[in-house]
Amino acid sequence: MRKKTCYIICEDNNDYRESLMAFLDEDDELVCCGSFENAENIINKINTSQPDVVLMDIDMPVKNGIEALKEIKQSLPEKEVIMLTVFEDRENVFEAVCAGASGYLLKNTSPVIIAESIRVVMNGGAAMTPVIARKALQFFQKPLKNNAPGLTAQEQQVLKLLVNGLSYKMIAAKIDVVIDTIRYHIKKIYDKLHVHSAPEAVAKAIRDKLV
Amino acid sequence: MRKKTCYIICEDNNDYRESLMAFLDEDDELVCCGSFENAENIINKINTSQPDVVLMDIDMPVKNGIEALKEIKQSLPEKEVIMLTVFEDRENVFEAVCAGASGYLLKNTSPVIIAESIRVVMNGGAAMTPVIARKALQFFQKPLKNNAPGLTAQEQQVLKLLVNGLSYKMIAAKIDVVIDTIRYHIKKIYDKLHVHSAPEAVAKAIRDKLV
DNA sequence: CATCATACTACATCATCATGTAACGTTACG
DNA sequence: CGTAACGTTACATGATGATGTAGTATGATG
Repeated sequence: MRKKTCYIICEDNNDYRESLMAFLDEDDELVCCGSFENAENIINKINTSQPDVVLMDIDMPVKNGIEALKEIKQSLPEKEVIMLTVFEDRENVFEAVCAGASGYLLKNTSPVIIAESIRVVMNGGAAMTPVIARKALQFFQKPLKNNAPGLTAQEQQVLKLLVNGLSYKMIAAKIDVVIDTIRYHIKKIYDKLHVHSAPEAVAKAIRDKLV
Repeated sequence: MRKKTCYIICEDNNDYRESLMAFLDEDDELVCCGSFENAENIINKINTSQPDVVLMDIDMPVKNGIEALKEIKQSLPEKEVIMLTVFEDRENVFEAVCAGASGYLLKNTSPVIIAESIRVVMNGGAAMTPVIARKALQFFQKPLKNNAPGLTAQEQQVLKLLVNGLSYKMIAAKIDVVIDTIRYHIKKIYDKLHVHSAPEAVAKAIRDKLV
């Protein structure tokens, strides 16, 4: 017989937790090895219950579910975590995905789908509803040509080289002009980016994907 | 009666294209308004056929499907594009998702799922298999605590402030030490990051997620 | 044609940075 | 208890950066 998949659930709503567990217990591939109403000392909880998958609520007393997720991925990165929450805002989805959640489901998701999602995650997939998936993907659909500050071609080139760590002198040599020309461009760049130093400019360029 | 969803398909394999169309035509919510064996002049094709959704192969003669996707998102960002391909490598998935694909399916996907995926996309969702979704998500799961260079707590603090654009003087004021102390820390940081200037350090810190 | 934006060069000046050397205190460790 | 790692301050010096002013040239725009 196939080895069962063990899961734990962290969820402060007793009714929801109990009813979900009751349903999942009907599935003969799944077995609950822990049920908690908060995520305190989540690492200890996992070490004692040894689950394959963690179902994690977000809004819980004492310890936020995303914080718990981060702790898990810090200490036990191989554990799969599926967020199970009422939130579907970009912030929470983004946080959870960045922190390494393998799934993100809403609580109104059918228990059938939740069971299926656990299987999906165990098979190396990610489990989320299409709408959540869309939100997740939107985060790294680069607004790529974010040339809002209206940098000219030369300025972009100079900024790029600056970001790559080149000094004025090196940039000048690279694009074959005098160093004063680089000063000129850099000043213009600073004005447009509203900064006053190279580190600021570099940080802004990278973060705003200007290069 | 509900308005039908119009789609076009760009796919160089005639057999696959024809058989998929034949199946999708059975679905009374879907109607094919264009069928092409390459993605040349994709904008023109779309303007004349006016689809809601584009099914796009990647490996096609003349014009790569991802290039076509980029053109579509550039000119007609509201059109939904679902990639339909044999490739499931990180590169292609990443490229497609970044370029704004609303879905990414493998050609061995059941036609039933493909039809369902079109509906999903029309309802504001993203359509992909769990395994593809996982690959997509992995791209922006930050390896967050990348403190490989072994920076001390103070050094991390100083680096963070430097990245935020503060001058030595400002950093010194912020953590209430003399400017020479900042010089000392910065030097250490440069040594550990193997850089020799603030812009380099900032770029490295952000890219390697040291802060 | 006049004007504007862009690009390049030059010169000047003060501020800031990069680097080295050196000394002192604290905490942790074998 | 000596040593090592870390944090702190100090001093010095040459290099680089930040900012301003100013002149020239070119292509585009109206």
